[in-house]
Amino acid sequence: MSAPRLPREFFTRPTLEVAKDLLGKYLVHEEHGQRLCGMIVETEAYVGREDAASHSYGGRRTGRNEIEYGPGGHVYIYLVYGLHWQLNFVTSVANEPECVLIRALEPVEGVAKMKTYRHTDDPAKLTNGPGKLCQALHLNKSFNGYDLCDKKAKFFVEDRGIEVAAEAVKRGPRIGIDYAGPRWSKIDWRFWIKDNPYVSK
DNA sequence: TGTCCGATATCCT
DNA sequence: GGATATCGGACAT
Repeated sequence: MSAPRLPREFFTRPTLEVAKDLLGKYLVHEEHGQRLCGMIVETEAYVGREDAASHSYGGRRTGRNEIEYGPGGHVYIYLVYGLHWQLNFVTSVANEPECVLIRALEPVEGVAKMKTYRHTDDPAKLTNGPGKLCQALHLNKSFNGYDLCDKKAKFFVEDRGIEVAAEAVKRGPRIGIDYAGPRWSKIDWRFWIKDNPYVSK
């Protein structure tokens, strides 16, 4: 029943590789003994200093993004538009402030609970967006800085040995970052599983 | 202390 | 397809 958890070394690799390899892994939040779990089907890479769409562009370092400068395998979560949480995994190697945004999941365990958190019965709308999946797995600011690789972690990523075939991995431009200018809003740093119905639209 | 605005979701027409 | 909700971070004053 207990699949191996992703170790620190998984996260402390080049961010684009981590973003791609997270596809097909299982995100688990054990809450009061109940497992809320979904398979990762869509991610985006935010490559720190050089990336105008990143919070740490140009080495910007503030109270909010301080976590990005810490070790890999930790959670960076913050609020946008006053109401939506964005879940990221820090990949920082050698103090480079980089991370991967989790954009969509396929619900796997604890679906009934997710429905109550999301206030909907439609499984297709449960976790197909960055704000939605945080609401479904009951994630918020209290998880900022959380260590996914701690042995006792209640929130972590499982590897169930599923290999996503290379031809099933699609990539394209990231979403909602036109403000960063064409160079960064057009670069193909978003990854998703081809034809998966839970990828965001 | 004040102003500006966003790595979105939802409701409305 | 378009408007807008809603709030805290960032940065200027």
